[in-house]
Amino acid sequence: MRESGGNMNEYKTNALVFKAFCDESRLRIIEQLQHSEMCACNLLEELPISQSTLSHHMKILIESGVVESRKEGKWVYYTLSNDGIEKATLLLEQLTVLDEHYSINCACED
Amino acid sequence: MRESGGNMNEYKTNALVFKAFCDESRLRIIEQLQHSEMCACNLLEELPISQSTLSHHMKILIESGVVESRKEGKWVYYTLSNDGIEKATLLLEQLTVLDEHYSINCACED
DNA sequence: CAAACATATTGACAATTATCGATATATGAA
DNA sequence: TTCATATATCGATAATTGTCAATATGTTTG
Repeated sequence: MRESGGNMNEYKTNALVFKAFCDESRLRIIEQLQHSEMCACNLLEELPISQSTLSHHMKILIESGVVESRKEGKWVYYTLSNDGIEKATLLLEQLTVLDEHYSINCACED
Repeated sequence: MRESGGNMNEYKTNALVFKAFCDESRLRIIEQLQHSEMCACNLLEELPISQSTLSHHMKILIESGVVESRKEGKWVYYTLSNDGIEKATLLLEQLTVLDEHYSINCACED
């Protein structure tokens, strides 16, 4: 146990969002969720990974905010999160838009 | 040496794009490049990492397409790539938009 | 050419992550 | 309550990744 989530700067927090998209298995999962809400057991049928591995990836996807879950009886249903996706999209824009007002030797006063 | 780049499916290729954004150091680098084009040595001054580590990250950023480089004499200058950013943005949308036409038991003919 | 500098590559190691099988927890059904 | 099913967690291990120091490569300058 290093530090449990305590030392999270903004860069690390932002990186977590994109963790959702930087792994092959998770992209496969996301693709399935584009079709429809799915429970873990149905996702499992579509993917070449074990149940525990799927569970692991779902945790990361939930942490990223890109996926939401709801429990119904025995099942946990997963969907793409409109909110999370919007946040990811805005973040990507924010991270890549050029900073027009920045100047290296910004002594500009007048 | 496993397989050198040979077995790259679409999921892995797409994942590479978002590798750019899923690491703290790379987000710091990207932030610097939002301000302006920078050479490696200037980036190095702004970041708490070694020269070889920076070089490693720049390689990943180039591979993702999000960053471009140009060589000028001794220096290599890096910039955010408009093209790469646009592709990443479109890819993110493509990966997260819901598939309206999909139906689980799609026997729909008429 | 030699020296100085900028960047890339190599080799080693540590940290993180992906993966699995086994087990635990929770729910619903018999 | 016992059984079957769905999901999560644990513990171990393999694979990948991040990191650095050392070294190599390439460029400019003296």
